[in-house]
Amino acid sequence: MSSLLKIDLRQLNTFVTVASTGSFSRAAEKLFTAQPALSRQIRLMEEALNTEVFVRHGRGVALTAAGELLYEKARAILQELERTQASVSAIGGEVTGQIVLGILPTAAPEFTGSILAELQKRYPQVKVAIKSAMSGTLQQLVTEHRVDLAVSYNVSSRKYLQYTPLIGKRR
Amino acid sequence: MSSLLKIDLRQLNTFVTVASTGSFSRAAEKLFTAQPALSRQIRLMEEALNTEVFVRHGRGVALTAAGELLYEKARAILQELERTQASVSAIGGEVTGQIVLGILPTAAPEFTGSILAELQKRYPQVKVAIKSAMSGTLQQLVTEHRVDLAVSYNVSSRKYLQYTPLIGKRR
DNA sequence: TAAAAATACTCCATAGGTATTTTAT
DNA sequence: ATAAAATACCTATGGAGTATTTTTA
Repeated sequence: MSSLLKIDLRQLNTFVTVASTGSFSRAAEKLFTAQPALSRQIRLMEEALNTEVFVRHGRGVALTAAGELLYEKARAILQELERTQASVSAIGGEVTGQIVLGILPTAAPEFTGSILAELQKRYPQVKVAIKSAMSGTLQQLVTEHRVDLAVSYNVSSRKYLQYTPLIGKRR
Repeated sequence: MSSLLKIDLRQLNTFVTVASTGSFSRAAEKLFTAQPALSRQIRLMEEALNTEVFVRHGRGVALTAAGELLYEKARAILQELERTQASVSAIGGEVTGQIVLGILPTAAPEFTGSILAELQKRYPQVKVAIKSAMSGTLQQLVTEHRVDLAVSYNVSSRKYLQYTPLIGKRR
């Protein structure tokens, strides 16, 4: 995908505002900016598109045929982008994803019971899979990224793994 | 329409390229730019959205859940925008619109004949309406913008009209 | 003649580039 | 140990603002 983007979103937004107000000056007020800035933006956009989108007529502006088309499309694109931003931010605010948790067979009942239920209640977007195995195997699985984290005995303290003591002396 | 645009198109385009290549470095090559520039763009976008879109893992990057969503939407938006640009430029290249032409009843046959036909052949997008009236009336209609231009006798040389002699002495 | 847009010009913010450090496998 | 991303710093482009001129109804 080559970037043949001739216009940017500020230009597009400015264009829509000028078109809907019918005037650079009124659009400038709405956008809390100076009128020459908008003139410049639209001129640059018109040069980029090699197309005039407004007819200037001294008491404001009117859309050309090309401008009419751009107006319809631009509004839809801006709206879609705003919706997308909102959706993405919404997901980002939540905790989501899949976790594969390794645990010892002897510890399994604790997790499959209330702990996992509480986690699911708090973070419904998180999917947790349980892998039950012995300590050495679990640490190997974590190393291979087949398991995300494991609760195990500190068997061999592998070099590239990170350990957090849960019982016994805390650091 | 308030401008709640948190991201710009360069960021969006960079994001799509990084996501599709799975790497800032490879994306930098594709986009003919330096890798730190892309890191910066994506960081700014993530801050604007308050959402991480990539998980950095030292041998490239992977999309987060939010990133996956953004990727789908961003591609559609960029594609739509490119199509729009093309359409608008296409219209801009042509001569289009409606013209209301005022002419004298005595001159009408000339225009309704071959001249108008030739015009329509050359600029099929232009719609021409004919208003037939006497010189004084025509000039009044032009003043009121009910007619775009008129061929008439130079009756009164109204102040705010522009005249171009067609016969007699040229300026 | 009275608005609205365009132009000229200056200043500053920000984006990009180079060099380097940090991170993760 | 190596490849990739992040950071630091500098420079330069370009966008915004003020003042002014030009346009047009």
